[in-house]
Amino acid sequence: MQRPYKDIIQRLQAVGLRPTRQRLALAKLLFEKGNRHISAEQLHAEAQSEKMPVSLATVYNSLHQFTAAGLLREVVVDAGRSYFDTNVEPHHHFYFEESGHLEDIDRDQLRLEAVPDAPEGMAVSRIDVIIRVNRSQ
Amino acid sequence: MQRPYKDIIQRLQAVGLRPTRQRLALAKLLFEKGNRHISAEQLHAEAQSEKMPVSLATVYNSLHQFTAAGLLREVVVDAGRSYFDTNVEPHHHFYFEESGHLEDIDRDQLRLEAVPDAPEGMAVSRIDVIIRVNRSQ
DNA sequence: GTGATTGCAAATCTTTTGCACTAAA
DNA sequence: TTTAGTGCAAAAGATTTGCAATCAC
Repeated sequence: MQRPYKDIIQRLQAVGLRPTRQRLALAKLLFEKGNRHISAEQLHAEAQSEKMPVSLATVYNSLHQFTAAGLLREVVVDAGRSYFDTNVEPHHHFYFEESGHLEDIDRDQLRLEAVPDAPEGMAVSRIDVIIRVNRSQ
Repeated sequence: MQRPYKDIIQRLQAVGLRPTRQRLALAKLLFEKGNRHISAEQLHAEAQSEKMPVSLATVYNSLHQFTAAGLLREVVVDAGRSYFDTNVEPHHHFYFEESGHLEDIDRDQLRLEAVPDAPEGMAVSRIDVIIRVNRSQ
């Protein structure tokens, strides 16, 4: 943690993004705390409280740039709110309906059997499995 | 089609919804054209052009009431836009990323193997599988 | 220097809400 | 009648955009 931003700087440069102060701050929050599922709003709030002020617009820009670069994956579970997942390996999710919380399901804890062919002329870009759970009935 | 609204009226009454003019119009558009995946905005536009004017607020209200009553299922694939599916049987979806189009995958065309247990104290409410496809690379 | 990046505020888009009016039972 | 339902216009969220100021290289 005392280590400087060397790793992060290289990581950003590797995908062609200039390591600006804002991107470094956000990348630090995102990637140095294990796997996270975070919304733009949450990340923005976290940056403020960690004394690394970044504007909300820049948070959105960075999240999308990181996603395009393959450093993040966007997970959509809820109309009108995106989560960004720092785990970009193929895997699935539990979604806690009441709290909005997400939890990873390892790819080999849940396998798909007999996946149908993609429609004519189409290529599969990703398969998302979301298991929605709630507190009993 | 010439048949009056008898079936739809009964269907609405069966789930405790008064068969108002607006709900009848929307239910007719939704349920008499086979399986559909439609957004509120689309349904609203369709109602206007079919000379069955319904306000957008009422379209949203009705879609949510129909969903709560089990006549529709909400599908979230895209941040900031909900689709409503008239097929309420368990099944999955192809999602065409460029066009935003959805296509059903029959439940037995794609089975899940070794679904993990729900977390402690949680019950599974639904499992969604979305296969995202796009036009080659 | 020069082009990429940022921040702000305004704009956009989807969805929800408050409330007076209307219609179903 | 009586209560549920509707429409409008305004409000609320989330996200995007335009553009001048700033920063990385």
